[in-house]
Amino acid sequence: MKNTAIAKVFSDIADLLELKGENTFKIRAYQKVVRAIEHYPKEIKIMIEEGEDLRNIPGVGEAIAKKTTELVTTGKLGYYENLKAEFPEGITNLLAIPGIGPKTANRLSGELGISSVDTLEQAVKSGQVARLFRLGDKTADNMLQQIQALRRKDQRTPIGEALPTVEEILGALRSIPGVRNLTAAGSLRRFRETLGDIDLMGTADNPGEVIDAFVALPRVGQVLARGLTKASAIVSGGLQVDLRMVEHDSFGSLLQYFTGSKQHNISLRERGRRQGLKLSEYGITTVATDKLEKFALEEEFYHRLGLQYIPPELREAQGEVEKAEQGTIPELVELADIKGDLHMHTDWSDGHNSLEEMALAAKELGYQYIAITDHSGGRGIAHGLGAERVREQIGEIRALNERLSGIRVFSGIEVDIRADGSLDLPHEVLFDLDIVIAAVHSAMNQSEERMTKRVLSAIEDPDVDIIAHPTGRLLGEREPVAMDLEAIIRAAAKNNKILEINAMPARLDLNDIYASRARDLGVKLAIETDAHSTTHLGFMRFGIGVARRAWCEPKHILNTLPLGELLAFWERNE
DNA sequence: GCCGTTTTCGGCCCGACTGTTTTCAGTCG
Repeated sequence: MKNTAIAKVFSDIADLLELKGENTFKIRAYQKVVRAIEHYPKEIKIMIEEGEDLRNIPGVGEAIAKKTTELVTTGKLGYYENLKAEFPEGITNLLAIPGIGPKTANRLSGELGISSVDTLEQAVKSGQVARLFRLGDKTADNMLQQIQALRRKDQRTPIGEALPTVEEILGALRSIPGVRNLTAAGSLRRFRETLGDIDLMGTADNPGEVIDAFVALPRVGQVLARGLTKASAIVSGGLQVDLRMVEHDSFGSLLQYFTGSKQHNISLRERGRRQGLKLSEYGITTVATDKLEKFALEEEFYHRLGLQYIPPELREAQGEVEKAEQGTIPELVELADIKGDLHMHTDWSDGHNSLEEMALAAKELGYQYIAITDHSGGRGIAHGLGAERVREQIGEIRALNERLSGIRVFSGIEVDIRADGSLDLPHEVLFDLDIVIAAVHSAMNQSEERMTKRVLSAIEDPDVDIIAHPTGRLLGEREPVAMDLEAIIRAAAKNNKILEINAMPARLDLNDIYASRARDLGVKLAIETDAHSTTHLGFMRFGIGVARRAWCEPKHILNTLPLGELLAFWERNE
């Protein structure tokens, strides 16, 4: 049982306890543990197998540890089953409708016998809901709106789709005279891989003008709300963007508040409370004197609490507050640390640019090296290269290196891991290449056991250096393949193999959680764009975002090494 | 149900909005 499945059970329990009207602090304990488990880098199943104390997970105490063990070892949880039996099936679906909380859901169920979204819709339309005490026409009408919104609501937007649009909007608004600050907050700033809506925040001498300019942008479609300091609109692509203009002197605490995460802010406030401080979006109030301090800079807000500044990507309540207290927040990897890109395609296979064009574009980015890793072609995928053309390309790259200065081009391949775990090119060919990246591109529906064995055999193959996009997922399109990633990561550690953080916005694979686990186990990671054109080389920053969320420093990332050290690293690894 | 730089018991984040009310409950982020 995966951590996400365990988290789902506890999330359900929290909902049911809410309906039951249980102690709110007990409910909060369950809600808190859901977030902790979702983000926890180690599989709980493994922890149990190894006899590790589950109470090492923040928010897990004796009771939840016991329940988790029962759930994982037997596949069932008696407490959960009993709780479910107390309520009509499906009633928790009502809680998914914004505006309906436990009290309302209970009354809808108790007084009208409603336990599904569909029956609720009928009851609203027939006027039954509006006649309930303390509900009314407006409340009922809101429910209907929310039900309809929920039905047409798309999934969360991948960050790769949202970021360019947001940057365009920010760029346009920053050019307005009098604008002093303007930045994205929320999950975009924390670099989550998918986003609900977008929060922008700024300060300006003339906030009204900025609001006016925002709603008039060509990208902006339907305007949902528009006030003196706040506007809400739908931009092209269907994304909701909120712009909030605030006072200069409290920008820091407001940005901190709106960046979240919610759980991170709760951790900070709990800590503040112990120090006799009350934290809010307006600043920090000393409880004893009721004096409010405002913060123009976010850094000052953290420092006032006796904490190191915490980068937004780490604000997920995963121990970052304690680390900041001790002054041990790591220096996270940055785009400027990247010295090269080791996974890209050219027009020899399915890329759009030539060898030379890719090399020159990389040089332009300030890189010291790249690896050309076109597809192998045994199965005919993507005009892949057979043995003959690989040798031909090695020759071309040798000639290119003689012609170019300031960038070193490695010959490589993205070799297919066949369904049986064998590689698509023979050892004699792979041996002659500088770098071999192995990846699964076919038979993605294999059983977890077969898929795991298949990838393990590639990891154990001495010719292979890197495993590319290990889970094969495509955000919003294809689920990760069934595979025992813990075993993969351990095998990579044992065999000194590198795992890729694929920076293509649709992939981001490994994701932050598995990348973090790999880092924990001492596996080196490579952030690679998998570029199929020169412009794709710019995807690097998305991989950086994932690596930062995984608490990676430059030393954890292979391609932060300068050319000389990279060569020495390969040498040692041969 | 969790947790501890006052505590192993007694606390537990903070503020705003909405709709329905005449002072507030429920919900949200």
